[in-house]
Amino acid sequence: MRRTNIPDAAIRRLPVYLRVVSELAEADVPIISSAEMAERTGLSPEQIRKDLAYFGAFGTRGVGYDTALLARRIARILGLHRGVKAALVGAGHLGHALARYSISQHKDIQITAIFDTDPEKIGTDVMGVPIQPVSELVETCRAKGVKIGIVAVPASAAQTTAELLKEGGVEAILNFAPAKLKVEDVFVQNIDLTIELQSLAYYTSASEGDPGDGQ
Amino acid sequence: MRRTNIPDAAIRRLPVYLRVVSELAEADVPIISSAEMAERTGLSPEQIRKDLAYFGAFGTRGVGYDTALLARRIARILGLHRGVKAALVGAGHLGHALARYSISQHKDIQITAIFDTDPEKIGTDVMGVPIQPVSELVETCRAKGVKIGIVAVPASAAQTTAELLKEGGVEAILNFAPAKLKVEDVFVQNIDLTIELQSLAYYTSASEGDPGDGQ
DNA sequence: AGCTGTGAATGTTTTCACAGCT
DNA sequence: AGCTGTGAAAACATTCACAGCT
Repeated sequence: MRRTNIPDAAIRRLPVYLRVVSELAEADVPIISSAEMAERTGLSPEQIRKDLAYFGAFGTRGVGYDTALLARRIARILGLHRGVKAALVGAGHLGHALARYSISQHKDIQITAIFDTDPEKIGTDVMGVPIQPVSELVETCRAKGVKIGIVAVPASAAQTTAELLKEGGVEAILNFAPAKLKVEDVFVQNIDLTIELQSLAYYTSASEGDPGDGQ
Repeated sequence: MRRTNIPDAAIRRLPVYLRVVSELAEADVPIISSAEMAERTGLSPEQIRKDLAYFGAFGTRGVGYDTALLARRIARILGLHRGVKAALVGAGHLGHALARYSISQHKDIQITAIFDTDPEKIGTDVMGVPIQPVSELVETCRAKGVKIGIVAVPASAAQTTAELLKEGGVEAILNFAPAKLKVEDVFVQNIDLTIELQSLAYYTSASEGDPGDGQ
């Protein structure tokens, strides 16, 4: 359905715009120009206008964008107006932190279930959301209509976890495990701390001195 | 120095290749073809060959790539052979989890300092790395030669933190705070959980039903 | 006068296709 | 025979420049 001619890169910028206009609407600033949004996001005004124009003409020429209206429109484009349900798998240190953050911040994306294999953890909860055994994953996700899965398990368990999530009806996965997930018809986004840190190293003077020779 | 014609996207894939060939070298698999690497990474063989070719001819025609050699070469390109030092700012739940993970996993990128403002936390440690007050950040980073900063503070403190890191000699920042950092001559990479989750929502059926109308 | 919306131009990244070693 | 290395082509994304509303 989605697969149109809209750049993926543009989709990934929509939440940035949403944050900016939401804050402004909250602060009773009724209008913002693309130039000012550019200032606040570090992007170019043309790019912002183009991104928004993919979805329709939301602004007023000579004036700018209505912050409250634009916030509602972007939320709708992303499907956030319905309240998207997410499940976390893996309640280790990272999973725990992600869950805490996510439960407290987002109303639009709700973590409604958490799963782990550790018997010690099962029965406990994270900010009111109980930790359930992975054996209940498929059934629970189906019953609750979970659409997004967050994978924060060790690499060795990641593929199995992804397959369970798919079986549970999940359509998109945010994967923190350092492993390539192969699941058809599920959109996978990877966040890999090791990869981020290692590629950052390239941009420091640590990577200056060149080859010299093989060794 | 770095600013050549090498795609940023290629740099970000190098750590993926590094992981694959390191694992293979470890498992005493001496040679791998670009086709097999493609299989393991989900990328195309041509892209892998092209990415590697930016830095020289590492493979042998008709054969493939020597895993151990390629691992050393990539590590060298990224500057990892010298052991890059990183500092974490913000030892909240997320920062704590990141530090634990990073300290245990990486030998090549070492978290050698952690800073926080909370007096309760100062004096405690994360896996042997002491938590210091932010007032000591600049001096400590300079003294230790820290090149990478990890920002895991609230959005309101992010900009100040980034400026301190720059003053401390940091050249690249991994920013987990939902805020745009403006620091000249410092390479900034953002990881924003909210943005990732919200853009994922677009790829689920939650975002199916279209506009209908403004409201 | 001002700021959006957008075709056209430019720049960047990926894919193709094949020559070149081993 | 097989797999790398690489110009050339294609696809994709960004920036330019200006027409079009308000």
